[in-house]
Amino acid sequence: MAVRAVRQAGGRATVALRCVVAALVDAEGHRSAEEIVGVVAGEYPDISESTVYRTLERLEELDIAYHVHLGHGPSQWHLAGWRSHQHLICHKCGGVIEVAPGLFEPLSHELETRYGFLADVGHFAVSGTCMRCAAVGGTGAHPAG
Amino acid sequence: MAVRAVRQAGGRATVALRCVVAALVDAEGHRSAEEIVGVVAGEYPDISESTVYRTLERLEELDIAYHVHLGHGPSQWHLAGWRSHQHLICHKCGGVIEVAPGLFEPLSHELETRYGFLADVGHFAVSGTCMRCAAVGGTGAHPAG
DNA sequence: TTCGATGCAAATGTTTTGCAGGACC
DNA sequence: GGTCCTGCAAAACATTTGCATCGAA
Repeated sequence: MAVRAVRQAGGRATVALRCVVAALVDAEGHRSAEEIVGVVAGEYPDISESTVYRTLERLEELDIAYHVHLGHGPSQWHLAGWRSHQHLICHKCGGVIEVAPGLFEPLSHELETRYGFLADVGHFAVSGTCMRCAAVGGTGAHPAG
Repeated sequence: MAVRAVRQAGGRATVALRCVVAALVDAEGHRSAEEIVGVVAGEYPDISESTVYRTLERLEELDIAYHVHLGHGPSQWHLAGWRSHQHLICHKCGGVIEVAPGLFEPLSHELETRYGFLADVGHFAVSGTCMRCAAVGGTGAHPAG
């Protein structure tokens, strides 16, 4: 359990920490820090915004939680187990498509082979135009240059 | 020239617009909005921050300039012609590696075939650990899940 | 008992907006 | 001359920080 890992690392299993972890477990996917603040505040109104941010930071250092950038909005947080997928985000409708991680493996492998770069391909979403929006309003894709 | 395209679209070729375009041309790559504000202010101190932001937005609508997200900082702007490369950003040292766009083509093709998604792979950088940082401090790569 | 964690409030940094006036075509 | 663009200032938004206090181990 996450709480145990925190204690093993010399951290303290406070109410706030349990609350944030619970909010992430409950999310079954990703949630923005703002949403987590809201969920936590629903149960414990005394837990402040800054504590939630500091707790998330703490969890990330311990590899218990991560954040990803899905678009121009706030970053999204999730537990480590939920990392095994990538996101496509449509810049027209804002829709998010989750894709299997296997699709990105050839790219990761190429980047490692050619540049020695260990890619964390899920950290940023791939921007573009989804099928529906492409059908409606032209390609919407940016020209190559 | 960019100014002509603006006029053709019914826009006006103001001093501010010329200045912002010049700053982008001069950049020979990408520059943050903040930097552009600084460059423009160096020549025309009267041109305000908000005008620069509004001008960049205008240029993006006309497909003259684009912005990309290289990391957690502010977005980076460049002229359309500079789009033909992708970025790898090291989350340890913050270094940026530019890679040829060809590497991403198989992925783009797969996304289009399988999901009908027209990817704009350059809009977000690929996060990860560069060779040097990996050699120094372990992998640094996030576990798959 | 100690040092990490917290609450509050204020600051941060980037970007957006309202509105009245000015400039471009 | 119409309306698109601009300057100023203030707001919006997500996140961070300082500092005194509290509490888990």
